Amino acid sequence: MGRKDHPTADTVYMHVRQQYPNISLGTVYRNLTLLSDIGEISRLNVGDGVDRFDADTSPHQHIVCTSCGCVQDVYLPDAENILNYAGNYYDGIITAQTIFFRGTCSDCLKKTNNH
Amino acid sequence: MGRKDHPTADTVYMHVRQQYPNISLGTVYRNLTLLSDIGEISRLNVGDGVDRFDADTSPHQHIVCTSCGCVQDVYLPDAENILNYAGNYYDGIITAQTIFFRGTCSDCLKKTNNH
DNA sequence: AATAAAAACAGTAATAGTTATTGTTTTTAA
DNA sequence: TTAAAAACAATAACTATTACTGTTTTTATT
Repeated sequence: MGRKDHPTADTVYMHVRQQYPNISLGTVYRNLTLLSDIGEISRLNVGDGVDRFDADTSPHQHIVCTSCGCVQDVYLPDAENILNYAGNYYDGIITAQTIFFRGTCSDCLKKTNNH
Repeated sequence: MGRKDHPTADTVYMHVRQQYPNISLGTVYRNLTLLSDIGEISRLNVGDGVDRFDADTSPHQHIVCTSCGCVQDVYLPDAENILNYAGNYYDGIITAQTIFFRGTCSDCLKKTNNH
């Protein structure tokens, strides 16, 4: 719950296993799925075919660094305006949105601009 | 290329097979991947674990109907403004965005509001 | 037209991520 | 103390996709 790096099920498994060496990946999946089903965490997908998990269930967005692959948070104020705006350009009803970005994280920027 | 329904590889396979019964799914995947690599089509993912393909490579968004599962286009004007706006709330560099919506398509709205 | 190299192919195997099943162990409640 | 329920590890199964292999088709050159 303390992590901010949006770990995959396998990452969670690797870490939990350091403390509970006999835990199985199935148990990790079952509990992550349970937690997201009851809304304690959220499950997210940034298009790379792997599900990630986030203890922060407040509405926010994500960015994938194309250099190091890390997934970070972006807190876009008034993001719900986008949803309302999109409603003007669609003849059905829009109820939810998923927004994620790609780019370069500040750590990778520092590394490439080596000075 | 004429389709507007964002078919999956399997859907393309089923349809192509009506005319070329011996084609294999691997061939469909290879060519869809090739076409998207050279930019003739685009590959998209609306979070349901299946890749979809779109002959329309112009920048636009998609909406998934939670009732019938169809995937439709949303042409959001000035969508690049969102990317620029997000840059104000992130300390790295943002270069690309993916936006998709969920809701109910107009066909499903008509069916439920049966009058 | 003949032919050799290259490309595309069908069929199938392999891979990755995730979910489902099974028999066992742990927890809960009475 | 004990019976039911829940959680578990281990493993099988499943889905979407990619990779491999031997064969067929296409292309380019004579």
